[in-house]
Amino acid sequence: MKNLPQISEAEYEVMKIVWKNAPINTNEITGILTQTTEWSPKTIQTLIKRLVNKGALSYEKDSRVFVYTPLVQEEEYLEQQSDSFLKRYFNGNIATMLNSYLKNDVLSNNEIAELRDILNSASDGEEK
Amino acid sequence: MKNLPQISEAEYEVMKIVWKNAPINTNEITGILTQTTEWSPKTIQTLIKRLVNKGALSYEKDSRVFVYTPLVQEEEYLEQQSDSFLKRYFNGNIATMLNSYLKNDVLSNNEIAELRDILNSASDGEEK
DNA sequence: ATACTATTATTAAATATGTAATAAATTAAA
DNA sequence: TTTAATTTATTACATATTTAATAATAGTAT
Repeated sequence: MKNLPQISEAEYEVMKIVWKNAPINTNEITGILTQTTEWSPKTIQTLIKRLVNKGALSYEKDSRVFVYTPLVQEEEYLEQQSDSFLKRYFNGNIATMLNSYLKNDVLSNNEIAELRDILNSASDGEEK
Repeated sequence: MKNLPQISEAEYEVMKIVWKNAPINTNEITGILTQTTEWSPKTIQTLIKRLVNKGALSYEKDSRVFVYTPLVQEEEYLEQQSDSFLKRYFNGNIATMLNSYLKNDVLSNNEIAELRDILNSASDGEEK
């Protein structure tokens, strides 16, 4: 597995915008994020720049404007985060994790049923 | 829900030791962690101190030695972390999260079966 | 009672993060 | 072509984290 750059919480918000809208330029990113956050455009530009430095984003110039594309894919980033979360907090044991969510009572009956369905169609081999 | 102190990754390693062994003193904590990590005792003592400052640990003196007890409970900390992980990365949707784990192919057939069992006994009401 | 030493407290310095402000540069307009 | 405006680059500063080193203190042994 690749070594993904470390992406901070604020930077992750930027990544989400780029993943969803790439190719996307600075103005478009700041346009979206100034509406969903309290960040100033300057702050957002700093975050974008850091992501470029970290190798999470690449850009090409469209005249004066930079247009960004992700270098880190959302899927692989999510996978890495999920993996490390599971390891860190549940020793890598998914059953322990699920039990914890159940115990915390954050899951509605609907959600539980939904999980059942998912697992039932996640054919683990032959038997149905 | 209470407002838990922010516990860093390194600090969390200390918390795990205390959760498992409390009441436990500085020497015992450093004894364990110098074996499982590369940290110097000084570093570990710094981490312990920060956890006290943050209100994650309390201590009482046994002559010259400090004996620690957690002020933050493991369960509530885990719950908080699980909650925020689910929100941040899967929009709070547990089915999305499970699908992601399945897609990543990190789950063995055994684990999948285990999850089924858990959900089946997690009676979500009346029907069995 | 005093010195030693084990333990705790304070200080340190580098990197990361949050949150910008100011400076530089380049393109578009006059 | 010079200027103005837009966009990017550099600098800033506070807090958090990692990873200790050094200083102070208080029990313990002599």
